[in-house]
Amino acid sequence: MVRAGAHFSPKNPILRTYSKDHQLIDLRREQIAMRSARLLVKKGYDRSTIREIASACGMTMGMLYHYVGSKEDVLYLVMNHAMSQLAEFCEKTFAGLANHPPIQALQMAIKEYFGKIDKQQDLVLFTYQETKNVRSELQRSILETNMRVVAGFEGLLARGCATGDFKIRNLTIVAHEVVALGQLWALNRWFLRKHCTLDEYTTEHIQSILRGIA
Amino acid sequence: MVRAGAHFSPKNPILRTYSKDHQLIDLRREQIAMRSARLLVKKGYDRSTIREIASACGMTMGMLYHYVGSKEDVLYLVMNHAMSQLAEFCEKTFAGLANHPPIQALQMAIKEYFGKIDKQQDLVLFTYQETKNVRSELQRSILETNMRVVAGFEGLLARGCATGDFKIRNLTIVAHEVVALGQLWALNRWFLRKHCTLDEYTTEHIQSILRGIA
Amino acid sequence: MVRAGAHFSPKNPILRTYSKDHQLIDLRREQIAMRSARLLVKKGYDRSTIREIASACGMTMGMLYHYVGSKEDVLYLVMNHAMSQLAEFCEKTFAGLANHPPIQALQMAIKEYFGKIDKQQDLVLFTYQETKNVRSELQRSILETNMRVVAGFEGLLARGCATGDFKIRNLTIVAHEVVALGQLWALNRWFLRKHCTLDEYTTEHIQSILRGIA
Amino acid sequence: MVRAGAHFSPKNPILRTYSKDHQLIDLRREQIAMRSARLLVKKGYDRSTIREIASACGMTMGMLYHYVGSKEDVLYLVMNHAMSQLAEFCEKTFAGLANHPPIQALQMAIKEYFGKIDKQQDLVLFTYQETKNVRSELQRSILETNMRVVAGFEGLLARGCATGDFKIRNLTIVAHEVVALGQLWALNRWFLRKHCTLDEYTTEHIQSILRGIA
DNA sequence: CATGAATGAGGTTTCATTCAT
DNA sequence: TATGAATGAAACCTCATTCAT
Repeated sequence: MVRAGAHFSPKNPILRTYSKDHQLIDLRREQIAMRSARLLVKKGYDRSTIREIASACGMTMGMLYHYVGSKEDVLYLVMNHAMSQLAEFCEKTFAGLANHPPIQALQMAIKEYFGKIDKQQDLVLFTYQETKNVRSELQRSILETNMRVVAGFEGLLARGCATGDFKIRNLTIVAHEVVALGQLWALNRWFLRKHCTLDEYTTEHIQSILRGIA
Repeated sequence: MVRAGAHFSPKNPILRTYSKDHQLIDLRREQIAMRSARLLVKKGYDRSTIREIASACGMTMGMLYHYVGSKEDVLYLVMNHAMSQLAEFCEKTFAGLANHPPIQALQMAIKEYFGKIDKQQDLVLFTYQETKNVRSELQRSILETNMRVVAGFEGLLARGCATGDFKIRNLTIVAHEVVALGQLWALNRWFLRKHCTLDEYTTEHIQSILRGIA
Repeated sequence: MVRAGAHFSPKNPILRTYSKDHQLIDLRREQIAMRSARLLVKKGYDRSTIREIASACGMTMGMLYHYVGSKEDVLYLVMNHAMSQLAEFCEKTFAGLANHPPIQALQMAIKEYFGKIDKQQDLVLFTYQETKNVRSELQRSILETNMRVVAGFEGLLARGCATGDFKIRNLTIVAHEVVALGQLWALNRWFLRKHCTLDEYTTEHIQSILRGIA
Repeated sequence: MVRAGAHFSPKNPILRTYSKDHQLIDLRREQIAMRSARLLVKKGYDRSTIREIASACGMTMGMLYHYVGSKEDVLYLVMNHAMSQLAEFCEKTFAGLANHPPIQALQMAIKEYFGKIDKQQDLVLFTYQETKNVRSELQRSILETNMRVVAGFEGLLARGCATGDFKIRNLTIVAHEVVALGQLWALNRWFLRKHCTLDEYTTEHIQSILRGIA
């Protein structure tokens, strides 16, 4: 299966490569993730060809296969990149809220998170729909990245519990629900858009969540 | 556009057929919807071949194409059949709750709906992931079927408003949220299953919703 | 190859049938020839399906196969019917010219023949293009019908030779050339139409032929 | 309409390709035109499969589809190649007759042209019968190539008119008739062969034409 | 005599991946 | 390192013909 000269770079030991320059590998893979996203989101994974993907990446087909083991790997790179960006955004944002009182911090966190989701609507929906197309190994990796967002909200909630502002039986479930509500905005936008704005949706759900835990 | 000698049956004028027996058409299409569901859910739409689908339906390829215009149409039949079943289930169940007081009726309705979703997990998730693969004409048809469920909850909520039990600004949004929460159980089951049971999930969200509207 | 119950009607012993009523057979076959011509000419033989052909004939598929052995046979019926009509037309017309002096008779014959060809343009072109699609047995039958037209002109020319009006080395070649010139009008109409009318074309070639034989 | 990653080479912007090497494209397309001709002529276009065509070209199916967009395009390549060869032959030959007196030049031109047609009988007949199978865009391209031959004869006739050797009302019609007579030899060879040789046919028609214009 | 549902071989076309250059 | 021509398995779909009713 694996041909002569194939490696696995240390940073991402899931994906095959023929290159030995680790920096170059990471650079190229980020290029791939960023440049092919628009195409894949627009045309769908199955309807996009390697030719189109390579072209969208500004590469040749051969070059693509130097840094990636299969078409599936490209899909993974795109989805994981989107997820990572979201996770990093949340981690950075939430860290900046450390000095606000818990209730206010949670409100701002949700607002920021929902706002980010709104901007990435397409990618979020795309990830939901296409995750099934990568092998479970890669699926797990994506889910783990998603859990970093959940963990971020858990932290905020934990602090509120410590201060007595919140009263929560199961931190993880509540944190997950916040995340899920954000995803719902992206998943059902075709419906929600017709009935409310992002701000209304956000306000509504912040209240609902606070009612449940405050 | 329409191939030689093809018809459109009155009951489902979206799908091409070569048969002239309307009863048979409906029978065969239901067979297709029911018998190919398991295969499609398990293997995924793109990875299932027409040959496999036909075989799963107990038909030959030629026969399949007498009652359906394309592989895409099979996908539509499966998704729409699942949706229709769900809608019918809800309509019947909700009708049986007419004599209960609104709050109790809503509680029971949610419980029944979530329970049904739980049994159809795979199909619900499948529909979410594959709807993009049918032409927008068919997508719309599926969404309309889904809206029947939303309409069902709207009815329950409206009755509660009339009796003064509920106080709701926008019926549709609340109804849609109930439906969406049910779908979330199917969509994120891999996560939720690890942290709570269906009963806990149901109870939790019934309370959360009632807090918001009672 | 031939299934139980297959016959060959006496009038056209080339085509298989399941019917025993010879009159009905001939009637149906003429129906087929006449009613499917327009479809075949318009869509082409290969791109027309048996379903369409049957429908154009006002028959069901099964009925069609009662009076014809294959799709190829339908093609034969159409082409042969067209050819026969042309031949009969010529034979009748030429017979009516028996009392005119040879030169005048030939002129009128050519004029009538070219006029008939012009009206049947599509069928003549069609026959040229599709004859190759029937087995040689049927091809021969069609050519023989065509030769009846040639024979008709031969007769006119022979009379002229007998009276001394014409001087011809090889009757058949000249007769065939007249026929061929008529076919050319149908075959190259896309070009000729742009440069001359049927009358001009006819006059021109009548003169040219007379110059050669008078 | 145009598939993923497909190009149109500058030389023949009607046919799709996936290759980027223009020289190679032209080379392969000529290979296709030349090597598949025999097969197509023998078996007919509809009865030849892509597999057979590719094999006759010494290519794999995939390779064929790198240089051609469809089976139809192969047909076009074959017919257009034959036509082009004929046109080039005529142009070259006619240019070599510039110093002969018009009458003699025309005689030699006709003789050469008929001779060439005779050698390409099968391809000429094939082109007549199958042109209908390519889209009108390609049909036009073929007809234009054919008109180059007509133009060649027009030139010869025009020179004769200038010197006073010929007296012609409509150059194009006469030129076209010469061409058509050549094609007739190919189209009706099954009949003509039985009654005269190519030389006889040629002599006969040269006289007939000269009678009309000298 | 008439019907049309059923068959299934075989058609064209696509595209992920390799590897010689 | 980079290229893109070449591969060929496998996909979807059509439709002439049969035969039970």
